[in-house]
Formats: sequence, C-alpha cells, structure tokens
Amino acid sequence: MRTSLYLLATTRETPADAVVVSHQLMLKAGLIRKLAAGMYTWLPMGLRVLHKVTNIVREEMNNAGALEVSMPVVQPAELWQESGRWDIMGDELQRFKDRHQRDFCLGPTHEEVITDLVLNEYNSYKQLPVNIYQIQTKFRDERRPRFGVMRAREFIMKDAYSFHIDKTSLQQTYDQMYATYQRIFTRLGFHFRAVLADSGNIGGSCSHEFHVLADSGEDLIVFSDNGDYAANMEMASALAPADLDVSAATRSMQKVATPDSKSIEDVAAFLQVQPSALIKTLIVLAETDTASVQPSLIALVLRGDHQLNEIKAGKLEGVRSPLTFATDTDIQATLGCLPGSIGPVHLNIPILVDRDAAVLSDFVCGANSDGFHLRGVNWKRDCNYLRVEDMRNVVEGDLSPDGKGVLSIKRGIEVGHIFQLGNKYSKAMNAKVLDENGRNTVMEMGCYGIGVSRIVAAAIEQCHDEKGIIWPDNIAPFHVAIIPLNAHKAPQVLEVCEQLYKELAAVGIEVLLDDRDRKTSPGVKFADMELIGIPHRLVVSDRGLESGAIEYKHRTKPDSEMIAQGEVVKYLRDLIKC
RNA sequence: CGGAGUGUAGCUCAGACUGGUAGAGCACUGCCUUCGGGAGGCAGGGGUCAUGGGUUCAAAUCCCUUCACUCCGACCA
Repeated sequence: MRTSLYLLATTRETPADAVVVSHQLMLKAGLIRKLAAGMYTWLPMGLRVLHKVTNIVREEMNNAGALEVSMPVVQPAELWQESGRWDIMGDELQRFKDRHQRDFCLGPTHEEVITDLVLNEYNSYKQLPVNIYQIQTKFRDERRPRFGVMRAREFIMKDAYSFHIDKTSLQQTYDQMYATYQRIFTRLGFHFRAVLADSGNIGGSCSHEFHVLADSGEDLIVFSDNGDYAANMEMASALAPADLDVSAATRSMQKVATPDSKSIEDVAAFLQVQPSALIKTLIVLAETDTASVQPSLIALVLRGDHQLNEIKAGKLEGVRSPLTFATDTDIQATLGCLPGSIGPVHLNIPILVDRDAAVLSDFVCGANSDGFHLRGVNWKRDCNYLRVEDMRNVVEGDLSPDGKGVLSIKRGIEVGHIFQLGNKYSKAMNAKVLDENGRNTVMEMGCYGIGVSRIVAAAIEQCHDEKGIIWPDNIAPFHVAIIPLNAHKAPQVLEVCEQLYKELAAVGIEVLLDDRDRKTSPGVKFADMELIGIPHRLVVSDRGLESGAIEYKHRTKPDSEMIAQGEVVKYLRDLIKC
C-alpha cells in the first residue's frame, strides 16, 4: 500500500477524552474514531490489525475442530424469555420493538440462539460433541463505557459454544479450549495468565479467565509466586489460618467511649491500636422467601484491615445474593445503633465470621451503642456466632491456598473467558438428544469467549513507548514501512523503493510505502510510521544508494544498520516471523 | 444510577467572572523557499459558539430547560 492512496489519519494532538494509553494511541495513530459513547468506527489501519487478530483466533479455533457460523446480532425476545434472562438481565440488554410491536434485543451474547440452533439440528449423541463459534459484533449497553474499545458498548467477540452428552465430554472440550486459548494468546505475543474465575450471571461451575497483564487493567488477579495457583480477586482465597487457641484471653472486656470515631482508622488511632487488632461488623440482608416489612439482617465480621469480598460473601448460606448492604434505617431499627459502632457482642442477629477474624483474641469491636467500643473482647467468652467462613479479599503476601508460596496481586485486562455452563440453558430450552439407550438427555454445554476488539487495545497497552505503538509482527497492520528520502533530487530513490515494494510483496511481506511528496518532511514520515507502530523500517536515500545500501531499523531498536541493496528482501524474510 | 465537570473551526483550546463585529495553534487550499527527525514566509477556505426558551437596546458571555460527552463511584457474562 502507498500512503498517498491510503487514509493515514494520524493526529498530532491527543484527543481530550482519552485516558488510557491504548485509547490515546488508537485515536492518534488513526486506527479508530468515536461515533458515540462506546461505539467506534474502525479506520483502514485499525481494521487491518483487527483482521489479523481475527484470523489468528479463527485459525486456532478451526484447528481445534470448532465450526464457524454467523448468528444475527438482533435476537427475538422469545428466546430470552425461554432461558429466563429477559427479566433477569438489567438495562445492559438493549431491548426494542419492531414495527409490529414485537420485542427484540441486540445480542450481548448468543447462548440462547446457539442452543436453539443446536436443539433443532442435533438429535443424537452420535453427533456430539460439537463446538460451534462465530466472530460477531455484540452490543451491551454498559452503564459506563470507557477506555475506548477496551470497554465499548459495541464490540467484537469470538464466542464458541460446545454441546455434550455428558460432563466427561464437556471437560475434554473445556481442556482443549484452555489449551487453544494458551496458543492464541501466545501467538498474539501476550504476557498473560489464566486464572480461576467466578462464572457470574452466565451460570455454570468451572470457569477460567485469561488476562493480559497491564497496569491499566480493570481487574485484579492473584497468583502464587511459587506454584500454579491463580485466580481473579473475586474468587481468590488465602490459606486458612492455622487453628490458634482462641480462648487465650488475657484481658477483660471493657466498654470505652469513642466519640466521633466511626471508621476503623479513626477507632484504631483513637485507641492507639493497629487496625488488625480491631474487627469490623458489616450488616447485610439475609436470604428471605417472604417479603416482610422489615428485612431480616445478618452480620459479617472481618478483621479491621481486611476488605469484604462481595462475591464470596454473596454465595454464603443465609446471605442474600447478590449481596445487599442493609440501610442505616434498617440497622437502627433492628440493632439500635448505627454503622460505626456495631459489634458481635450481644448482637441479636446471625453472625458469620471471617476465618482471620475468628482467630483474634483481646480485640476491639463496636459496642452496639453509638459512640462506644469494647476492648479486650474474646470470641468464646463474649460472643456467639453461627459459622466461620472465607469472605475477605486476599491481600499481597497472603499464603497461597495450595500451601506453595505467597500471593501477589496484579492488574489484568480480561481477553478471554471459558465456562462450563452445564445444563443451565439446555435444560431451560429443552435441548435434548437421544443417548445410546434411546433416552432423551439434556445436553451439557460449555462456552468460550474472546474479546477480539479488546485484544487490539490490550496489545497496545502491553507494547508501546513515548513515540507510539509497537506491534508484534503477527498483528502489525503492515510489516515494513519504506521511507524514500530526497526522492526529488535522485530519481533512482523512488525506483528502488518501487522495486523493493514489489519484491517484498512477492514474498508475502506487507509493505507501506510512504510516497507522500516533498511537502511531507522526513521527520513527519518517521514520526507517523513510529506512531502507527510498524515494526520494520527501510529508509532509501540518495546517500545510501551511492554505496548500494539501504538503511534498516527495527521499531524497538535505538540504532539503524545499513544493508546491501540486494540482500534486503532476504534479510527481512528471515526476520519477519508470521 | 449517585457525585463532579465539559460542550466555541476537523483537532487542542482561549474568549465568559465584568454582555457590545468570532479568536489562536495545529490540520486543510494556493504560491515561494526548505529537504535525514513533527520546517519557514505570504495569501486563503472553514464556526447557527450543543439545543430550546428567558432577561436585555444588545447574549458565546447572565438565568432556566433539554440533549450529548467525560471523569469519580456503584454496577458489569
């Protein structure tokens, strides 16, 4: 391609509304333009990258035996009503009516459609397992789209769905997809981790997320420094504390006035103790089957310096899911005091205690009386609780639950997620096949997503410098940029460029020839090619040609080198691995 | 959905407090010079100052409405 015939939409200024570096660079390099909040046009340069990513994903999925289809973006409400998600999903499901007043939605995902397809087309266990995928535009009306294509409302996703006669078969495909994802993200040149994940709304049991490690990532991922354990923050657990003698009370309980001290920090400072010597008591709604006037409450107790993990807490028996904090009014009505002074001593609601809070002795807690706390409190002697549970977020330095090493926490961008759905959708939608005994059997399902458009942003987050993007060869929009210098003085410069252009194209190397006229200064050409992130650069100049040489420079290397004109094609062909 | 903020040229922004002919830089067009790291000169084109209403002799500017967008938080397969 020649720049004179291309849409080279680079800008000098950084658009004001871009916060993260990938968003800024995608706009500056002319890869995308915003149409509306969370909706982007892919310009020619960006689309080339997107297609490279898409092709890698497609190749690996095909190699794994998956079958590609394309399902509609618009889906009828009936399917979503069958699965029950029409009512469960919030406003991120974009609903609308057609001219006949029939309900439709924009597909945020395609479990319903694929299940409907498979239940019609597949009838026998002999046809299973099957893994069907598409690379398709999705729409989710995110409450807060941000970071460009990283969290867009309209985005491109590879979504695959597998169907099985039993759980063993599902596990096999799940393992195969796990390995396929490892290959895909390795080919994309990512520094990534697979972590145990919560399956959330989509349902199912076993689930892994694949994260690209990047400081701008929205998710926290946790992994052991000396073992295989890796999980996202929602799922991560630390090793349970060893059983300590919780009866080792050395102090008597004492009520102290703590005026105006409501937070853990305030109370710790006021009483001159560490936050870890305090406990905090959070009041949430209990699981109830009757809509009583006053909701029943449950207390969750944590060590003062620990944070509640709302996902883990929401899964605890007796706790309403999703986790819902009680209002101050409810707390006042039931407990007679406000948050800031609540504690487990003589508390008249069920109490669940985090494992690390349960091994404290002589601790400080609220006195259930506004403005007062208790010191020297001990579990066995002074309080009753229902159960000990794991309900806190892990922190850096916690022991790994597998007993190997310590936990570290890093930020990640979720680029892939695989789930074992089980029969959630197949059962709801009556997706059955005949088994070998001729009996109708509900199929087991797995689903496997990759955020294709997000991958482009993640790659930039992971590889850029102050000049711009640095693409790996695999997904670069062009492999090589050719920049002619002094072409107006020496006609042979352009001739050599044209010849190189043809020769490189002939061996499958993608070239962008910057043939903009002399009004575009060399500095502008260098800067543009660096901003766009083309990994290899050739400079053809009258000076170099005098000695029969062409200058080569890699985007990541500080210095260039001179290469004999006749060697250039071979040199690049050996260098570029695609 | 709560809190905060911003809408003026394609982009980045000034002008607003204190009402009085619409501005700069970049980008774009033409000519000249320059030519290995975002060149210089001259001359141009381009804005219904987000929208609707109000106050005023006069509104980009003051007041109100609506909309859009951004940030923080909550939320999120």
